Amino acid sequence: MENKDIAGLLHETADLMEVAGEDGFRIRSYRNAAAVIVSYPERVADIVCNPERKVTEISGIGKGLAAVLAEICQRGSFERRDEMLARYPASALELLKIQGLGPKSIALLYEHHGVKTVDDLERICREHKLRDLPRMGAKLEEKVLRGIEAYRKSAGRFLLSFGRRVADELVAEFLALPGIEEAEPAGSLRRGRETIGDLDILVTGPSAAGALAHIVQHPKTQEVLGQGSNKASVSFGLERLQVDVRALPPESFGAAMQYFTGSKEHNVALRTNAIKQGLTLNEYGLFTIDSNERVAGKNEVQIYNRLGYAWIPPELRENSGELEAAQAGTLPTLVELSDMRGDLHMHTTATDGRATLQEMAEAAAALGYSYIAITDHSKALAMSNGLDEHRVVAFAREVRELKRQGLPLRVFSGLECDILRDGSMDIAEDALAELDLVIGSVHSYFNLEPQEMTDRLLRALESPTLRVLGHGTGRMLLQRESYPFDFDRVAELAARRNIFLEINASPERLDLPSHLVHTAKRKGCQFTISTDAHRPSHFRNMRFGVVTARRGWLSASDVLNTLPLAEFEDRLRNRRSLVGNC
DNA sequence: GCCGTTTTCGGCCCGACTGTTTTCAGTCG
Repeated sequence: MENKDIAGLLHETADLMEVAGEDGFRIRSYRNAAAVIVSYPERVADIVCNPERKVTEISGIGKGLAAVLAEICQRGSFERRDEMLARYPASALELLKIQGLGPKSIALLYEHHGVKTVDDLERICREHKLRDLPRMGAKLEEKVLRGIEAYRKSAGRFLLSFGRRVADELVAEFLALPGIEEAEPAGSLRRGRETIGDLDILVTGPSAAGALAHIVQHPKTQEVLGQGSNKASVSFGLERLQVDVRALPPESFGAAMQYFTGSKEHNVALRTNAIKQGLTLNEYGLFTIDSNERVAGKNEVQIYNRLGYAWIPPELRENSGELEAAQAGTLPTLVELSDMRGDLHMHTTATDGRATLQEMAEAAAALGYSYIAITDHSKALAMSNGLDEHRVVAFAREVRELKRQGLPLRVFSGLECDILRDGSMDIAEDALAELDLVIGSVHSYFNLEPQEMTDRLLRALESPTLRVLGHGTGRMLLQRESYPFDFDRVAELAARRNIFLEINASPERLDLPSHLVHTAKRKGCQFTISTDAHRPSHFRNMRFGVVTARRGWLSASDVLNTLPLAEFEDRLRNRRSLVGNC
């Protein structure tokens, strides 16, 4: 069993224990162990099985959890989990995902009304039975119904990062099979959409059909939804992601990649244009209508070029102007992961991060970065031990002194400062002025009226020290919608004041959303792309931020942290435009 | 549950909001 799976069992049990009202500290131990295990560099199952090793050598695992891990590795579950599942249905876990409802309410609803599923819950709310329970009323019924609606909207979709992980795993397996020459994910994953509904993988080679047999027999395949000679469709993994694998002849591979990458709107526009030129485009190739002669198909470049377009990067294929630009030769050169020179948003053990400044610096240097900014939380986020003025000033001084001691890369002092309800900064301006980089972020009062939220953000942008607006919409993918505000006005002011808009690369956020990135770029805004890393492994999420930037039509010149160190530093000191033409 | 120790038990990030009550439990971050 992989670390991720073990962690999943611990998390799930912790959730059920919460519903059961068990001791909060014990639950925390389970969650903590899950977090440690999921990012542990070795397979924990191997340590458990090795008589010469002790799993208690992992911090956070004591005698109790060591026994739990041994049981998990032996039989795939453990006693307390079985006990919990006998007491509450597994479907109750789904209810925890609904905003406004916590473990106590779920336990009450189950005991009084037998609520096991989201459908049950909806019925109870509509029948006004929720208000019968202690401390619950009409307003909560409404809130829960809104929560259910938001949950349903996101159900059946998966984070891009999850899809990417599954795709990388399967593509590597396919390429290791004999007689397979190419294997690539298509669909919304290839376009870099923030969430995906399913996963399409295209394979080609003399034994491409071997990939179909492989996926059907895969140990993680839960159910075979369909299988033919060219396509297999399965429900994959505990998450039951639908994976479609298509085997193609080499001469059609490019056409199929084009066809299955979409988007649908992009393809419709492209095919319409093909017809005007006497051509027809399908997943097998580009053909003349008259004589059904294949004129392209082996690769995408041929197809686009034959139709009079420059090749269009998948991230832009949404029929939002990319075809016209490709025809006119005005497509932007999109930013690449390799353009990134630093990461400007991260946390350390000073607040809620899991690694020290030194550890983060070393990990960033190992990725080839030239600089980072450490941006811990400010005091309004009491839960994370946020910095107050005194600690901010001390931290700025500490970093200035560090500069002189050979760190593996340049470290800038920063802060992710809370934007308070009225738009003022959580930390006094004279303390903020000591820092190299101040990010302002909203972490509270998400449900203000749009006007009040807009005023709040506009006021924050007037701060003389603020340089970056962090995760601008506050959304959490598949969990929470962005807060409502007038984005255009905020972007216009940010552009005027040369305040960078962050593209937060955390896979749960991807905030700003790409369509707002595009809007903001057209208003003259400049950007940063940062991971909001809470541990070194999070640095790898930069790829998702870059993909989001690409979907927003950004070039390297639009992004502050593509600059070499000297220019970056100069830009930090002098508040002026990034490329001079904005 | 784990950890650390003033070694075997006490502490473990906690403040603010919401909706319900009428002093606070539950939820969120």
